[in-house]
Amino acid sequence: MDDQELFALFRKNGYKATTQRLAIWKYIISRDDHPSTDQIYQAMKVDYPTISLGTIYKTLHLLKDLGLIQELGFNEGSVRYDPNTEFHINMICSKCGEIVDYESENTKKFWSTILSELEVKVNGHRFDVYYECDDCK
Amino acid sequence: MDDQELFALFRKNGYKATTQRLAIWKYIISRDDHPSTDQIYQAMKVDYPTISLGTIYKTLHLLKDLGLIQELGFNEGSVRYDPNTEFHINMICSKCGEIVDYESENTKKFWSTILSELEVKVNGHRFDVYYECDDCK
DNA sequence: GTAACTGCAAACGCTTTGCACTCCC
DNA sequence: GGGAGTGCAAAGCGTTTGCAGTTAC
Repeated sequence: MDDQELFALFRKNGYKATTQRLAIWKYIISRDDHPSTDQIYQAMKVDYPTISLGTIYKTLHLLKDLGLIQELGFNEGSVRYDPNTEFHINMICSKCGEIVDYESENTKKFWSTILSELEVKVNGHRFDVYYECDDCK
Repeated sequence: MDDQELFALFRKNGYKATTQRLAIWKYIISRDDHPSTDQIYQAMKVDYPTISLGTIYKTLHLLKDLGLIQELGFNEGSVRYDPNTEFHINMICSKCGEIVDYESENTKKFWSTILSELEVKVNGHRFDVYYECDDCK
């Protein structure tokens, strides 16, 4: 999705297209791990030194309401944001917490099997697998 | 696991076997949904009116360290506790938040396929599927 | 022009911590 | 008897809220 499409989506839903919102969105999709609220805040301060945490939170809720990102709450109270809303596995290192996405033929096949097996309308999912990444071994 | 086995496990790891710890454990495994911290606290107050939230939290961390329960952090900041550490799907109602476990031949088959496909040592997992339960439809 | 948004600061709620008293072993 | 555990209250910290000034449209 490019900037114009995002702006159009905002307006269509009655939200204004501000530079802060665009910047936060671009930052999240630019990363292949899943940044935390604070990481986003720190990154935004580089270009927007006066941005506030309140704005970060409000924008993240907005992006979530629009279905553009998924919020992943973890045990230690941390929250991370994932722009990939397709079926995938979050491979999470139990030591350093790094997250990478994993997809394969088998995971896709499995997901469609489960979807037909469950006799309900599924409207979201989350699949985490914990392991030790190469750096932490 | 019965009371004696639990006590033995506590002692083996250098923890004392107290009535509060036993009661919290029994409460969690007695339920087939996944209780929140506050639900556990409220339930414990019935038999132990002076029990404190601090004790609940410390005991939950202990049970988690022993691998007896899994902590499930959610978006809205809520945390729930799941005594089922085998592979299963948490079927979560997106409206009322009720959670029921789901298992089938296909899910088991899939999990072993994935385990052999991923060339890493897996030490934990979590699989949530969101839907609308019958009561909320 | 005006309604929505931002930034700031205060309020909030859940979790953790510190400490004296108590209980397991 | 001694050290770990409990209960209580205070502190901590991430998130939310309220509001005056600002910006998109």
